[in-house]
Amino acid sequence: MWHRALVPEAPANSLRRALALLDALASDEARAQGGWGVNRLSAHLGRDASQISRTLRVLAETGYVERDPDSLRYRIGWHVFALAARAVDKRLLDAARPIIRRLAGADLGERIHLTVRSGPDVLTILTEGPTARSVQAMGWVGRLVPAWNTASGRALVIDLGKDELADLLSTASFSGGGPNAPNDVADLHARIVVARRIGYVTVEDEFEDGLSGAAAPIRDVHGRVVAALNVSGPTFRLRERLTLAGKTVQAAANELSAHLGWEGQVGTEIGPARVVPGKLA
Amino acid sequence: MWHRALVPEAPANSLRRALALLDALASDEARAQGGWGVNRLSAHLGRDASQISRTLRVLAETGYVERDPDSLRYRIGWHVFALAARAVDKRLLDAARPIIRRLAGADLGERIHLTVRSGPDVLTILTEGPTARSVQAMGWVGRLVPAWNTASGRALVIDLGKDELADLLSTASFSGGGPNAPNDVADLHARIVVARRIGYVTVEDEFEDGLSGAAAPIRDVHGRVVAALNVSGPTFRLRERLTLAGKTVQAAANELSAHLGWEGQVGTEIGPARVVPGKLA
DNA sequence: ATCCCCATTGCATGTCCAGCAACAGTGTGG
DNA sequence: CCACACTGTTGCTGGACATGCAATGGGGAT
Repeated sequence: MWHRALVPEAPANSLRRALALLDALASDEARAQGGWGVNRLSAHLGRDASQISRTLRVLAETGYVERDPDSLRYRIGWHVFALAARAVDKRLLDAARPIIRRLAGADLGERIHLTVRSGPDVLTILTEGPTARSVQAMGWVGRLVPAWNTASGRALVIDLGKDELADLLSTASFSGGGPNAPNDVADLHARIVVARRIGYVTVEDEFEDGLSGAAAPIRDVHGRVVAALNVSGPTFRLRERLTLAGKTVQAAANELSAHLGWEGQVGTEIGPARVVPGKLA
Repeated sequence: MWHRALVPEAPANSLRRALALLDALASDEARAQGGWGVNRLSAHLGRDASQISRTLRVLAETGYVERDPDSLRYRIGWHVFALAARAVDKRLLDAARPIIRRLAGADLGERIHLTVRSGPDVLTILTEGPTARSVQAMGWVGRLVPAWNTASGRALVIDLGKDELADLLSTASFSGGGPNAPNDVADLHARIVVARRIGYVTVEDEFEDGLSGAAAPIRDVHGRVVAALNVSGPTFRLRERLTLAGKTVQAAANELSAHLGWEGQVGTEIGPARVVPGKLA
């Protein structure tokens, strides 16, 4: 009947405490100090050091944390990274499907694509139209289009500098697009700079005359662009609401980025507070 | 006094089981099936479904897993991604990216990996191929390969003595590699001694027949090996220039080590190196 | 309608987790 | 040199909580 000097708290749960340990190690403060030792953690979490020590041993054995043999401090282990990295592609598809469906349906009523970059080309990996339910066998998936004259492509290279762009598109010819297509790398880069500032891309008659679209980048934990969300349709139907379309796909893309752990401009803390996956941020 | 129908097993530990749950959800099989349900997991882990259900509830509340409301299946959650982002050393990653790109392109023209060690396994955290295909990269990052029959692995354990090696690989079976793979710890250690002398590792047909590679260790301020730089490609294309490849990755790895503050010399024993005033950025 | 498989919950049982105290190292200052 | 203030680990005991079984409630099939 020892004094419950430390958090009398509600029906706790040992698992929850162990997970809190991981969070503590992931905090900016802990990382800045090269990890935390047992006592520091025990103070932070308000529990006895003995149990922290024992719990950490298990976490270390399983690779969830690692220990610096000299300082005896613990850090988040690479095992966690491996877990996340292997799940990222599958996860993106799972999370994207309902969102794409929603956009293609009520929100925008135009065809929505999820794309990734393959060198200088854009590869569509998931698509949904307003009418065709779950019929994705329209030849859209797997289709390659150029990056330099499409909204998706521009979103996928939105972080690249002029030199990187030139390098990437060295084999591409700036010809064959629609009337508004960029003429060269400098032109393309100028448009990218604009897109970067507003956070999404809009194109009008660039890929093909009469075809317009908007796109926004999806980022992974490191902030790297791994995919893009894109709406595409005839100019006459889309022109008036191209800005709205851009903002809509941007919101959805941000939602997907959050699913991949990107914390972007949102708070840097990792806490239990979730980053609104529900409605547009 | 119920029948222990399910594994009477040794003194288990609820935390260990919960972590095993996460690992199971990250498995290729589980991911391919869009996550696993309670019963599937219970069968896989050999425990009662009730406890799986309860544990998953906690994991779901904390965001470590999340659930598809339709299929009721679980998959890795956003929280893991957030943790993973904080497990990586951003300094190393940022410094490595351009160097890896350079090596993969003009310098060597083969795929380059940045790897770290996670227990007896090697984890790829960054990769770049001669043709920039971000889709392919997704399959490499997060991948685990054994340390004992790969160039990266050998570079990552290059400082370990025979005893430490034996300890580390106690659970590994020296089988299943290519024709040139080491037969036992003594064999492996002998090869490591050679690599330590020349400062880099080369392997030919060890991990897989027809696959060769070279690797070199990256060290932090304290001289500890924290990562490895690795080039990998088909033996027929790499064999003739394996030494060149080794020296190339070694130079790049040393460059990265310098970024991390290492001032030592390959081969020289410990000793407080003089403080260098100018630090290259 | 019945059957089967799924996930969840109530409950009795005892495992094993919690906190305290003692112990073992290591670095610091007297 | 010892005392001291730190680290992190281990022995011990009581009881919180994880465990396995059985029962309940849903969905789909047939």
